[in-house]
Amino acid sequence: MAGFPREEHAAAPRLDRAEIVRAALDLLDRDGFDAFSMRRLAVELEVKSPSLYWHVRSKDELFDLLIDTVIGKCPLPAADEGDSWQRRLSSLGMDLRQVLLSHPAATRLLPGRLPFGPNGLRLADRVIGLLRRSGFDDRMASYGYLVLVFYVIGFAVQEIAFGKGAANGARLAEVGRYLGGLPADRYPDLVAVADELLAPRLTDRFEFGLQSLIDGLVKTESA
Amino acid sequence: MAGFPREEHAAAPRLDRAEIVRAALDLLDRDGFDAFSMRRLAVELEVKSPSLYWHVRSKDELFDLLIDTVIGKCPLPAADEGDSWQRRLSSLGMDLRQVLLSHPAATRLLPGRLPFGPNGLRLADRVIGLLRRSGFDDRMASYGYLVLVFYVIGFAVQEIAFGKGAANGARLAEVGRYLGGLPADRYPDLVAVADELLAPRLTDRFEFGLQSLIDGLVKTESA
DNA sequence: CAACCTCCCTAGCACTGTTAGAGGCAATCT
DNA sequence: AGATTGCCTCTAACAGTGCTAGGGAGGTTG
Repeated sequence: MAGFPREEHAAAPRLDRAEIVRAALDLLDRDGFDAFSMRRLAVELEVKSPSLYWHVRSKDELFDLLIDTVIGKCPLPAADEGDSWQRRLSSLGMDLRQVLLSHPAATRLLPGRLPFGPNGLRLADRVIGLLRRSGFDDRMASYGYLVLVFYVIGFAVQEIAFGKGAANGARLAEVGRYLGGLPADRYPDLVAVADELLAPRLTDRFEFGLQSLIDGLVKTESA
Repeated sequence: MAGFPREEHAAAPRLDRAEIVRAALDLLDRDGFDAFSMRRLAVELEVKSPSLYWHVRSKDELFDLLIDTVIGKCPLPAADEGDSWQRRLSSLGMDLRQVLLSHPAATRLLPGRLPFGPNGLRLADRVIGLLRRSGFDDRMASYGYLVLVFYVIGFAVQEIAFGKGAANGARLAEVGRYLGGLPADRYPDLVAVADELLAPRLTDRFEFGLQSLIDGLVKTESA
């Protein structure tokens, strides 16, 4: 009341690249991929949409920033702890999947892009370094990194399509009903295992594949 | 000249669901994902865009049809030939990848969707049947199918982002330049193996992962 | 004081997916 | 023969999109 114009709106909450990214991620998480637009984002930030373009070159660039931000939330593998490289790689895979699943709408932006923002590069560097320091040569280190990350990302993206990730149980149930109602004469084997297929065991499946890939790397060690 | 209105334009080349899908796929293959729109597609078909909506409920439904059409081009695994199930599964994986890579723009539609159109279901049925008839129980059969297909699709999608698939060498070269110009002090291990990473050996990497997954299935056999 | 830089604004372009509703055209019914 | 029906394409339009041009307020610097 004393008329201090200080805190009122002195340090005007000016827009900011980081602030935009934060709000965009919130909006995606809350309202989903289809509801996202630059204009809506502007409303969220109490700003008119063209202002965004001062801080961000384009929607596409913003999307790049978003996925790198999400990837940045994935804990990096410990540089050199007691654990074997197998275990560290396995943990990384599960962590990365978990991070992606916690931002399903943002993860949907990933296909078509490469996870090569600053955070993505740092992750790549760490994984490759881990493998090299565990005795793999350059070729196998790059194989390991690429196959592993491609697998994790690819799996997570499709899990999300399945309805996993958000409060998206509705989607999952819908898929279940769809698969359950298929004609058994046309898809006999599929229908026979339908229960297994849509069981909420995607995590098991993911880890099974992840372990197989790591075992594949192990095998090249002895060769 | 004899005034037969028959072949002139009697059986007017009316629009058709299949025709629309065909043209859409052509348009995607030729001009890429970003250039696609219902209006452009209409131009391609020498029709006004609202006409499309008589045959197709929405762009989204059309996209579903497109990916199922692409998947339909993948040869199904032989029902029961001399080959081992490992080899048949491996062939399927490579075939499916090849089909996806040959329609990169359409493949970009896949994330966010499930490959459960008629063709996708038939593929699932065959793969699951193959595994069951090779001695796997329902649970492992569904594991095998899902992990394998998720892997193939995920890998292909990201390969396409890398620039593979189309006459997209430009994109690939750009990625190469980007990775080559990274600061070695910040990403030492990455830069060290950069040559390996962007080498056009994605096929090797893919097959390495594919084989690892199949080996993982083999291991559960003896257990 | 003037010049600048930063940053948000209004206005608007070219485009999108999609719908409402009119109308042409062939086959069918009366 | 004429009327009716259903199929299919059209024109017109709506609400929304990403993005740009260019103006102008407010602080910082010469």
